[in-house]
Amino acid sequence: MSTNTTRSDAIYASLRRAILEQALKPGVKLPEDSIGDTFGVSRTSARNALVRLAGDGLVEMRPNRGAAVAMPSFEEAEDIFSLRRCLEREVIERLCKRMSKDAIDALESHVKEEERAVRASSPRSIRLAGEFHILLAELTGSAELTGFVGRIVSRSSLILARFGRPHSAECGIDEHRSLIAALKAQDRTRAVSIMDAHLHAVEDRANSDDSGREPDVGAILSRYLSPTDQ
Amino acid sequence: MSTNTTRSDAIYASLRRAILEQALKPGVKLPEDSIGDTFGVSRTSARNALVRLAGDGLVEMRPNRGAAVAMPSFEEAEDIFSLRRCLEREVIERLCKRMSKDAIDALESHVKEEERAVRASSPRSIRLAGEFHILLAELTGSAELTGFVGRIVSRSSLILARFGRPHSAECGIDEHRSLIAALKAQDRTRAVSIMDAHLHAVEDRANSDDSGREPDVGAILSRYLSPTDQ
DNA sequence: CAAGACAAAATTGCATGCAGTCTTGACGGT
DNA sequence: ACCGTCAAGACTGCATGCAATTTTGTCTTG
Repeated sequence: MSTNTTRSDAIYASLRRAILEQALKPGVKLPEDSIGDTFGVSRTSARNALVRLAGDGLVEMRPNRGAAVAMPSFEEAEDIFSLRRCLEREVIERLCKRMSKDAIDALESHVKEEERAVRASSPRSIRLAGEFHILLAELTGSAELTGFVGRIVSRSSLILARFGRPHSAECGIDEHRSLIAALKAQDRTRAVSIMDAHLHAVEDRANSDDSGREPDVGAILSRYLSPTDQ
Repeated sequence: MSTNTTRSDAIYASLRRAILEQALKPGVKLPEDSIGDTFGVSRTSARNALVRLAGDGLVEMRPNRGAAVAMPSFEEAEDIFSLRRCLEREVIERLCKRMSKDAIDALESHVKEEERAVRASSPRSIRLAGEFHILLAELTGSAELTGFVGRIVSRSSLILARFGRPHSAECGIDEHRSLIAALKAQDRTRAVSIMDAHLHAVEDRANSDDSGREPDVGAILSRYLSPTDQ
């Protein structure tokens, strides 16, 4: 049995990981042949991966102008987090109805892994924090819900990469723990309110630093119009 | 100023429309070079479009086995409609908060167009019925919510194409009208309940005919194992 | 010296060719 | 007549080449 996974699959996965772990920051250009060169494949495979990432909203492709890591605007950020709260509330409410022992085990072991990554200052920690939320969605058993949560969590990561202060943990692990506790107790209202608070905390972390808040160079430089330095 | 729209964009749009209008039914194979031939382009462009449609969940691509219009299973169908109710409830609740005159005009003119298409027995009616829901999402002003609703409405259309009885209108236009009335009155609970009932009605229309309910040929033929005809 | 025109470089959009994989139908052994 | 083997066909995965478009740097001109 051979690979069953094509080369563009590999590139897609690698690029995606690199973006989610903030190794590729929003706005970074992704020319087809550089990518092809670095991965040792042709532009065709690189392009295929880019198209898929564009479908995920992780990269933006403008005709004849190339691809770049997506740069969600501040307005998009608010929009995304608003919808994310809606989706994750649905996740929590579904989970509260029936929470299996295995599910709790999976969540607790995931949090342990998060903790390990944080202690090791591994870039994996950034991605794992998002994947905690995806794991929650998976445990509902709904593939659709999982897919949507995955999409929106990815885009949230992009927002944190763009607006958040660097090297800040994405999600508070303690909040993840207390959420698990509420789920274990099947305390619906408490679980929902913890999740809401958690997501608001994540969103605030994004707003805390507006260094990259301006969408384009023109807007950034508008503050430097005068030749005098303040 | 030239087109600014590439060839694969055109193919993507055409295929998408064909699928949503049920001209291409679930399961139909989509070989790259047939598509390229019929559109007068190369496999490259056709492939690009197929990859994007796969990202939308409208076609399924299996490595080395080609692409085909997606065939959601019965379980997926339930999953999709369940999430759709969640998303559209959010749409309605957001819309009830503030409903502009222009928004109502847009909805009413859309329904009129639906009616025209139905009277003309145009295949457009199928697509327009779905686009009513997308228009509702657009009116919330949330691009993210609109994108998600668009995705899930598309997949719902696929389900109706697969399981629904042929030539049935996808959505009751009357239900669309009464929904508009409830929105105009900003009657939140009534609007939500109309939407819920409407979506259940659509879902029931899917279940009404289980001719295509079996997922694969093996399962279909399991009823024909005995050589005697009943 | 500033501003517009223009040419060269960079990069994408697309077509085509080749190799590898899967499917299907035929062939030979039992 | 049946079953396993295998070879031909169909189709995809991928690389490469070419034309078109955008960008950038240079040059001429007022």
